[in-house]
Amino acid sequence: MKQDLAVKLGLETRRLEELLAVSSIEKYSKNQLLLESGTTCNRLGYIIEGSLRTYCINSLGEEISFLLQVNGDFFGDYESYLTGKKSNFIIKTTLESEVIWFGKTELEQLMQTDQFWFLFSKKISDICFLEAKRRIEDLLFYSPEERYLNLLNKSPEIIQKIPQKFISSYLGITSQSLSRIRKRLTE
Amino acid sequence: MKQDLAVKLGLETRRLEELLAVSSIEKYSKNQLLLESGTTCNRLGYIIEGSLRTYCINSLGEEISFLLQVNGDFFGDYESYLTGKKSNFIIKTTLESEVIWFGKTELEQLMQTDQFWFLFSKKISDICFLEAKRRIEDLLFYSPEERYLNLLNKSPEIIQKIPQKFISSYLGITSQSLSRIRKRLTE
DNA sequence: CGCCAGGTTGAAGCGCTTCAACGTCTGTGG
DNA sequence: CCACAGACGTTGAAGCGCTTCAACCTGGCG
Repeated sequence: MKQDLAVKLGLETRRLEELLAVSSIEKYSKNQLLLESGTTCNRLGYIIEGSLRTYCINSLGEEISFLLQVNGDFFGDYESYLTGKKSNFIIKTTLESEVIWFGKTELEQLMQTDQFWFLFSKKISDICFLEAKRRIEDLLFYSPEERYLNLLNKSPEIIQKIPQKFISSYLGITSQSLSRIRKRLTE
Repeated sequence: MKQDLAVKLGLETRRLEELLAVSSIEKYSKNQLLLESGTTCNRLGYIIEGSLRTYCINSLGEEISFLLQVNGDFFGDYESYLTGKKSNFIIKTTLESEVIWFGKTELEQLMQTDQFWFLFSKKISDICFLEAKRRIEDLLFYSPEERYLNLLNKSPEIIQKIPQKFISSYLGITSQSLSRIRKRLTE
């Protein structure tokens, strides 16, 4: 699991140890709150095991999934983290989960010690951008049905671990529509 | 115009001069090609005056606008720039335009000289991420009609400078639908 | 003048939404 | 241990908005 993280971030063993020395590992049960709306997100997380959703509440009081994440994914409201502004998002586990937390203060101290960690923090920004870009392309270029197939193809794990009602709003449709799309595809 | 750029990027006069010393300013006429599909994007641009669109061709041969930009915006296929991979996008002016180009080689040389330019390049990544995030929120949370109103509100300049047929695919709809939405809104 | 690209309008169709009812499963208390 | 409540998903029916295809208008330009 540490190895996964090292590969993902391109870290040598020494660097990984350095990072983990200022990080903390936590376990959570199902449906626990990891980020509360209205607070500033001052840490980033990495999912060792489990799954979670990042969502917000729209003007009609509906929960809209912004991100769905599983093993090996990074999470957090990166906008709030960067700008220091209060987050509009809520992050909750959808299964029992174990995560590593990287505090902003600690990461910034690391950056002071070695330029390596500067490059590292830029790499995180770049990854966030590239993921956001994929999401735009998905929403802009594909129909709801195609988006569901794309998700199934990219991450069957998400379909496994996260209830359908959270997946539907991630795809930008209602849960009834997703139910019908699934039915249509199996016929 | 230099002042706009300095403010946008948070640069002091000295830093701005340093940057401009390794940049180039170019003028383009309407409908000129700034980035060709299948090539690597090895520079980033800033629009002094004019407008342009970043688009790609889908499997049906249709042009889909990914970005529409005007005065004071940055452009380029940032994914291709970061990864060095060939771009799937095409960038063309929609009006006579004047832009500043920042070459990747030159920016990387600047970064070698001073840590300031490291921070600067991370800031660009962060800006790209934040813009991408807004776009996702727009596509995910709003209807086509609301997205048009959001665009009208955020950037009437885009509506002025860019033909409707390019705006419609940016909003994720057909040009006929956009025509009807506009009609509906004036009634 | 006449052509052509860009935009508008009409009619039909399709897919997603909405509202409502009904299964199905799970966990909990009597 | 069973009965029931509540959450989740499915299905039906009606409606609405966007798409598609086609015709037509308009303004700019050779």
